[in-house]
Formats: sequence, structure tokens, C-alpha cells
Amino acid sequence: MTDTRVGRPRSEQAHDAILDAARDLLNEKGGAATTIEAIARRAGVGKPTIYRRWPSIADIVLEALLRQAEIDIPVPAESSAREALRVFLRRSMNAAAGADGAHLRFLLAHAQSDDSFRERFRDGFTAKRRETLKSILARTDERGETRSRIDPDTAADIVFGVMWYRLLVGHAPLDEALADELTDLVADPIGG
Amino acid sequence: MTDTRVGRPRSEQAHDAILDAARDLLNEKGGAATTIEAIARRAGVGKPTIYRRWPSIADIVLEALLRQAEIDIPVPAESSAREALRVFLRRSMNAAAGADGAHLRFLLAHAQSDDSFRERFRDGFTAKRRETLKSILARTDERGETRSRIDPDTAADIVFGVMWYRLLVGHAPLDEALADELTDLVADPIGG
Amino acid sequence: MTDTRVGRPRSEQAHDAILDAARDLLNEKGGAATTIEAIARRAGVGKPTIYRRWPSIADIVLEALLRQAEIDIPVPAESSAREALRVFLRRSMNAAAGADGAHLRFLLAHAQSDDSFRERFRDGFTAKRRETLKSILARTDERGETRSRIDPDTAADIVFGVMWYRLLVGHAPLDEALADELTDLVADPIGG
Amino acid sequence: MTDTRVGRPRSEQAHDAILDAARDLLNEKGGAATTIEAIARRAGVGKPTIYRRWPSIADIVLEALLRQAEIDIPVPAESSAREALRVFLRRSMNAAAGADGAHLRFLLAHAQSDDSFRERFRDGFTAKRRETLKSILARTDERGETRSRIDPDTAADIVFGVMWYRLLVGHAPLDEALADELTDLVADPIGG
DNA sequence: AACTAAACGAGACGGTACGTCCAGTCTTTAA
DNA sequence: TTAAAGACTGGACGTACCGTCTCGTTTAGTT
Repeated sequence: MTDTRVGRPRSEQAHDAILDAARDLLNEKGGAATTIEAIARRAGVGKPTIYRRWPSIADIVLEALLRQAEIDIPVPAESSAREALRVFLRRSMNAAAGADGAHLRFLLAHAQSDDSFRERFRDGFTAKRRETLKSILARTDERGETRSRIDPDTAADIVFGVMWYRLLVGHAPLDEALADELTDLVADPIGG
Repeated sequence: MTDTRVGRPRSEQAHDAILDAARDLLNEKGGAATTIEAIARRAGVGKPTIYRRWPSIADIVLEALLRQAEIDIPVPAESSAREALRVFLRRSMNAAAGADGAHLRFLLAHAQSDDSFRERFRDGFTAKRRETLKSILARTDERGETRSRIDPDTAADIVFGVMWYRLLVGHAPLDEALADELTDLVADPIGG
Repeated sequence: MTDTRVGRPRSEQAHDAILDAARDLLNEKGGAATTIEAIARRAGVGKPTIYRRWPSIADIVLEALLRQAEIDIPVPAESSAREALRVFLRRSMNAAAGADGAHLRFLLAHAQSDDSFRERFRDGFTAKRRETLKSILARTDERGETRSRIDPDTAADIVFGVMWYRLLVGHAPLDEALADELTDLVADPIGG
Repeated sequence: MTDTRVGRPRSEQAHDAILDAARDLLNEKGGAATTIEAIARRAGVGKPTIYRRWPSIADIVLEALLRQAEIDIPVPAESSAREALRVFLRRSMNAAAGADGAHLRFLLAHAQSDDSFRERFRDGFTAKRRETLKSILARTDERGETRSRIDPDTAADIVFGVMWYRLLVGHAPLDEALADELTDLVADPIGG
């Protein structure tokens, strides 16, 4: 079980520089200007160093996104599970409406022309987000806080569906009003 | 009265050949192989002929999509408005799950790196689809068929949000069961 | 012998506009920018109007050159034939060193990739220039002004060869000193 | 000491393939078909590989020409300097009348629309040819073989002027008779 | 301390597509 | 009936980026 590899170890510094470059390019120049060439240039790194570590540019951006604390929204330990849900959704909205938005849009766009990445994105990102949401919803059930009319998977489809839809199409904002509306929809209080 | 243009008129034949080539490439080779170069090659047309008519490749694909009858789903004249909604959603699912899926995925992906196209796509496609849905929902209200708890714009966000989400992420199918589930959700029958 | 042609007559105005445009482009932008497209644009004329009248762009430039009085150097009626030669060469140098230079360079360049034009240029321009020169040289012989050591065709090769060579390569100027040097060379005075 | 270049070294094989392709295209298809696109295609090389090494297509053709031994005519070590001159000119004629002719015509044509190349061509080709000729002429002077009436630079203008003129205009051949005539002209034997 | 192995940056490679320009032709309306 | 003019097909332009490769150099761990 010794994974002691011989030879020069990979540079953590290069790793970080690449992720930083990807994040900055995305924020400053947009998705169209975020190419491997540009990332290598800005990070001061050779292209092979990038290809050695990530299978596609989208995987870089995904890692850059996951590194940010903001998106990695923990289940809030609020008094009521319903309140936890509201906080979770508000945080998600804020993240998607802010700096994470460009990353998310880039990722879903690339997933449409790269089936292999699409799977990794599904397993490594959206599935986890769904699990987090469903675990909160489960708590509302346990406590009998809602009339759980909608099953958890459908609820996840609705919540994330609306979020992605607004993010990608841009016809309406991702704000706290939406968070609250969705909270009420998938976890309507008894007697609500 | 300035509709008398001099010079050789634009060839309808070239127009159709380009749209056909775009559609076929998308279906046969996928989005990554659908380039302006490849479209021109397959359509037997010069690249300038394409650039003269469309501002981007996504606009070609959008027009190719709109030309297909399948996606242009009319408001069905069913007995009840609720039934009309169900039929509308079933047809939408079938379209998105079938040949139109590749077009839709291509369009939303390109909208993420081309803000100008994103607007055209929003105005020329998603806005119209929303209007169609909302006009059906309005009919269910008029007839008092549903409890109409959800306002029409939110309903459109939910319905299309879930559809796009499943189409783009691919974690679950776009089938008639989903159509029925969404029908019940946004137009739940009185006493349902 | 009625050359009364039916149909719309060709526009003289267009003809002149085309020649003017060719001349101006050549002088202002240089040979690389002198294209049929650019001439049509500047002359406010359609391309077929040009193709209908000239077989190649070089033929346009040739006509534009011939229209200029400067290059069409008549045999000067000077006192001595030797003096006539000197004047002829000086005028030729001045023309080639001035506005005509760009035309001449353009023409000889295009003759290298268009054999058909090369013949027209040879017959319609260089052959006539040689004849003019040779007729002057013949007069010097008649009058016994020179030791006509060099035969007239070789003399024409030398005179025009040196002129073209300096014009095309640009290693030395086309000035009156050269005119005089060449005069002495091909028509060296008796006892010179 | 900066000759230690990093990165993958340039491929000599590609270099040769490009020069060969340029030469062959010129000989087989003529100057009009000799494009960078065609050279890249025939050499089995990407276009950027070409643009990385040469600033223009004329520079490629110039290098292809210089690589041929035929044109690189050494000063012949003949018994008399006058005989050396005759041999030099005969070889030059044969080269220009043969395979090198197409190269030379292509180069001088391109020099007329590319000032930057015109300088490189002047410095890298015509200037060297002039020097070679002048060094031979100098030897005839040293040995007192000729009356040396014409100064060396004028002699070079005459010799190369006539050669280029005949090559470019095509009104008369480049043959050994011309070589001999020019030999006599610029190095007429004492008592000739 | 010398050796080995893998990573490093740099940059060239063949290749594809980009968006533009021009060549030369075709098709319509205008004179 | 021809001229005029704009759109046509086609192809080359020069550039950007792709993903791979080949260098000389650097940095560990292993002998």
C-alpha cells in the first residue's frame, strides 16, 4: 500500500496557480476566453502540466468551484428543519447569483459537448447537492413540520431545476424571494 | 416601398441546405462536430453565405429547431384545459427526449458563452414557450378546474426548469410520467 | 457597318470612375490593396461591370497608365538625335520615378502570374516603347552622330533592362544621371 | 551564450518538406497555385508551422531557391578572368532559363507588393549576385585584360538588368549568345 | 554523493476551425 | 436587350486553440 512515488512530486504551487487562473479568467473575461491555453499562460505553467492532472478544462473549473467555501453549503443547524431549508436555499441563490454563477454556467455548458465530463459533473456535483437537499427535507418529515406532498426527488428536481433554469436563461433573478418561494413550495407548513 | 432589392436574391435552396446540414450533423455527430466549417461543407455552401445570414452557429441551430413542427407545440384543443396541459407537457417531453434534445442542449450551451445569442434565445424561444404554457394555465383558472395555488410565472419556472434540468444533467428521463407529475403539480384538480 | 448596338449602352462615367479608382488605390494604398473588389467599391460600381470590360485587373491598370500623358513620351524634336535620346530617357526616368512607377511595378508583377496578360503587356506596352527608342537610335545612325557599336535591339535591352531592374529591385535611383549615362553608353559620340 | 533554446526543437524534416513542396508547386502548377495553403497541404504540415518560420511565402521560395546549388554560381576558376566572366554569365543564363526561372519571377513579382520582402530579397539575393559579378570584373581589371570602360556598378546594372528584363517580359531568350554578348560588352578585350 | 525518475517550463508539432477577404459567376431589376 | 449591382460558390488568408511531443532543467527519493 505504499504510494510513495519516485521522481519529482507534483507542484502544489502549480496546482493552485492553475485553479486561480481558471477562476480569474472566468470572472474577468468570461467563459469564451477561458481556454487551456489562456489558463496556462496566466498561471505561468506549461500545458502538459495541466493535461497531466485534469482530463478537460471543465474539470479544472469544477475543482476551482469546489475549492470555494461559498458553494460548499453545509446543512445549517437551525432550530427548525424548515428554517434550515430556507437558509440552504438562500445561500445557494446568493452563490449562484454571485461569483459561482460563471463557474456553474461554464460547467453545464461544457457538459453538453463532453459526455464523459457530464457524468463526472453529475456524480461529483449535482448528485451531492441533491443528497444534501434531500437530507434536509427528510428532517422536515421526521419532525412533522410539513405536509410532505411532494416526494424528495421531485422536490430536488423542482428546486434545482428552477435555479439552473433561471441561471442559464437569465429571464429572472436568483434572489432570496425565490428561495422563500421554493421553501414554501416543497415544504409547505401544515395549515399553510 | 423599399422591398424592391436589386442584385441576386438569396437562395432559398442554400438556406434549406444549411439548416438541414446543421440538423443532420447535430443528430449524427453531436454538438462538438457541429461547426460552421462542417455545415458549409455538408451543405455545399461557402462560409460567407452562412455568415451573411446568421450571426452565430447557435442561431442556425435555433432556426433549424423552430422549423421542425414537432417542437412548435400548439395549444391542444382538448376537452378540459387540464387535459390540454397534460398533452402539451407530454408532447414537450417527447420532443426533448427525441430529436430535439440535441438541438436544445446545443442552444443552451452556446447561450452560456454568447450573451448576444442568449438574449435572442430568451426572446425567440423560451419566452414564447412560457407564454404558451401560461395561456393554458389561464384557461384552467377561467374554468375553475384547479386550485391554482401557484402563480403562472412560477409554474412556468417549475415546468421548464425541471425539463431543462433533466435534459441538461441527464440524471432522470423526460417521459410521460414526468409530464403527468408536473400537470398535477401546477394544476392540481380541486379535491385532488 | 452599323455598330448601333441594341440594349443599354455602357456608361462612360463608370469607365472613368474605374480607371480613376485603380490609379488612386495604387498611389494611396499600394499594389497589395489594389483589388477588383476595392476598385469596384471605390468607383461605386458592381464587379460585373468591371469584368465585362477588362479581362484582368492588370489590364485596367495598363489602361489607366496609358491614359496618363506623362508616360506616353513622344520622340522629342531636338536639334540632334543624340539630344533627343537624352531627353527621351530623362523623361522616362522621371515618369518611372514618379507616379507611373507604382503602375509599372504592378503591371510587371501581375504579368508573372498571368501569361495572357504578359503577352498583352509585351505587345501593347514594352514593344511600343522599344520601337520608339529604336527609331531615335536609327536617327543617330543616319546622321552619323555616334559610333553605333551596339545594335538597336541590344541597346533597347540595356536601356529598358537597367530601368526596370532599378525600378523593381530599388537598389539605385532612376534619375537624370542614369539617363545621361545610358545615353552615352548606347550612343557614344564619335571621338568620345 | 543564449543558444540553449528551451522547448521542442524545430523539425528539420518539416523544414525540408516545406521547401520541397514550394519548389515542386512552382515548377508543376506555376506561381498562381503556389499558396501557403497548398504548400502546407503538400508538405503534410500545419499552416502555423509555416507562419512560425517565414514571414511570407516569398521568403519560403527564396530559401528554396538558395538551397539549389545551381543558382549559387561560384566564381569559376578559369584561366583568364574574362573567361571566368563568360562562364559565370552562361551559367546564370542557363539557371534563369531553366528551373530557377519560375522562382526568380515569383520572387520579383512578390517583391512589388511586399516592401519588407523586397528589402530582404535585395540584401539576400541581388546584392550578393552583384558582388560576385563585381569581384570577377575586378579581376579582369587587375590583369589588364579589358579596357574597363564601364564602371563595375553600371556593369552589374546592365548585366542583371538585361537578364531580369528578358526573364520578366519574355520578348527574347536567355541563352549563351546573350551571355557572350554581355561578356563582350562589359569586358571588351583590348583591341577588340 | 551520485543516480534515478518524474515533474517542470517552454514551445514546436499536425490539425481544425475561426471569421474575413477576394475571385469570378449568376440572377434579378433598371435603363 | 444589355447594363448594373448585389448575392452567390469557392478558396486562401492569417490566427487561435486543441491535445501531443520533445526538449533541457529541477527536485525529490533511492542507492
